[in-house]
Order: sequence, then structure tokens, then C-alpha cells
Amino acid sequence: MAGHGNVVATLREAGYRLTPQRVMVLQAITEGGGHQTAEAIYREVIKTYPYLDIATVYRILQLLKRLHLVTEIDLGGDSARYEVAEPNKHHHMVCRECSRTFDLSPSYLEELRLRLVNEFGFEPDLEHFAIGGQCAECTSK
Amino acid sequence: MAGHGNVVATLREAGYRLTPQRVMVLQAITEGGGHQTAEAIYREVIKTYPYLDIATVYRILQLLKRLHLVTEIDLGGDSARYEVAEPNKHHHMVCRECSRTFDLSPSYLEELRLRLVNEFGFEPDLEHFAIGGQCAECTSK
DNA sequence: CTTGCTTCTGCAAGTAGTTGCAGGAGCAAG
DNA sequence: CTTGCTCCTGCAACTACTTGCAGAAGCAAG
Repeated sequence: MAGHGNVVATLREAGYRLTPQRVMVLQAITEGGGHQTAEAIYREVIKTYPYLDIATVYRILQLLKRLHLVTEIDLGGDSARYEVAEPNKHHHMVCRECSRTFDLSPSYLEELRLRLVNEFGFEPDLEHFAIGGQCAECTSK
Repeated sequence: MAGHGNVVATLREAGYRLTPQRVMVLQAITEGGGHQTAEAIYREVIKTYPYLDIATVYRILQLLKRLHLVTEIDLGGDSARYEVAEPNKHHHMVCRECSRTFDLSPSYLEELRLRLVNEFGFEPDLEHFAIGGQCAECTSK
């Protein structure tokens, strides 16, 4: 699997151990594709390794988030979703009425980011970005 | 108390009932000032009305949020905080390292808002806005 | 002031996610 | 390939918040 070696290297370099649980969680996220819940990742892994604990999945996801290897998207609804972090990712607009999500190119936020960096020295975390609101269709209804 | 009558009127007009619980929760938020947790509001109210349930506090806060009478600020930490919605509110930048929060004038987001409205017809909810990142002090350390 | 529809509340159980702890396992050094 | 330090995991309890339900109460109409 491409990109898998990178992840392992990143973990090792940051001084973290390479445990079977971490490999399997990572595998489940990359192979599952798209946005996945912690619960779904957990259910996938215990098919082959039934001793895994859901708390461990959450701890691994937190770790991968800190290392910018996965992205957490909390759409405010039931549960957060996770996906592998891609350098040229898009952001999300989430409609508060119909709950549909729309992709948003990072360029829209670049302006804001530059102002925050220049005027406050504040570097915003724009990988973890979702903006709520109301979409065109629900507004016209 | 100024502004209190408005809130009552807004509730009635939207077809919601005026219950003692709602009045007391509202009073606790306005009198407490600043950002408060649901738990703090609850503890304040049960001093004078011990039968109130914490679930009711959460339901009232959801209602007031929908009516744009209070603003929820979820800084990703332990628990969400609530405050009375002011038309000319500021937003928040939250440092991921030191957890301090910095105020941000709404004008910084107006640019982004206009682009989203014009290009997608998407009206973002900018009352509910907090942006994570790293502050100047933690970056230079 | 009573009646009756409907909404709201308290209770208790449920959900997503976190945390403390003690035993288990990675991994570097010898 | 053993030793030993330290990090990681599984377990269970805990936190913040939500939800289903049945009874209580607001409020408009008569």
C-alpha cells in the first residue's frame, strides 16, 4: 500500500512505537476510504483482532491527529469522522437544515489565514475546518 | 433587567411556552455574565429551584441557540460554554498549545462570508465560530 | 375559571468519547 | 537473545450530552 511506509516512518521518527493495534487502525482507515467513524474502524479491526478496545481506537486516532496523519471532521451531529490527511484537502460547508456537506477549496481560507498570521502571529489549524450554515436550496425553500 | 423582555417576546412569538425553568436559565446566563458551562448554569438555578433537571438545561440551551438568543462556544476542551448573543460579538481564536483564547472581530470573517454567499449561496453561521491554531507566543517558544 | 390540546419537564437509560490504573509489549543497549 | 526502561493497551469507571416516555403545566378558547 502506497503511503503506508511514510506513516510508519513518521511514527518512528516522532518516538512512537509501532504496535499491531496502530498498524491495523491505520490500515482500516486507508482501506475503508472516505470519512469513517471511530466505531466503524473499531468494528473493521476486531474482525481480525478481537481483543482491541474502543478506547484504544480513540487514543490512536488522537495520536494520528496530532501527527497530522488523519483529519477529524466533527459535523456536530452524532459522531466524528476520520480520514487520511491529504496535503491538498478540501474543507467542508455543512448545511444546518438538510445536513448535506459541500466541498470548499482551501484557497477560500487562505486570505483569512494570512491576515491572522500577519496581524496576530496566529497560525490557524485549517486542516480541521468545517463551517456550518444554510445552503442555497434550503434558503430558497 | 434590560433586554429580558425582548427574550420573552421572542419566545412567545415563536410559539414557545414561558416556563419558570426557561426564565431561570435565561436569568442565570444573563446575570452570570461571560462564558458559562451548562453545569454552572444548572448549579446556579437549583439554588432557588432544586427540582430542575440538567437535561432540561441542555434542552433549553438548544432552544435558545436555535432562536439565536444564546451562543454556544465549544472550544474542543471539556465542556461547551454559553453566553447571551450580542449582535456585535467577537469570535475566538483558541491556541492548541496553551489553550488561551483571543478575541477576533467579526470583520475578519465578513470577507469569507461574502464569498460563500455570492459564490455558493451558502450563508455561514458565524455566531458559532471558533478557530483553532497556534498563538504567536507558543510558535516562538 | 374551567376545559382541553399540546408542549415541556423530570426521570432514567443510553451514546460518544475520556481517563486512571496495572499489567503487557516495543525497542534500544549490551 | 536477554534485560530493562518506558510507552501502550485493555478494562472499567466516568464525563458531557441526548433521548424516550409518561405525567405536569402553559395557554387559548369558551
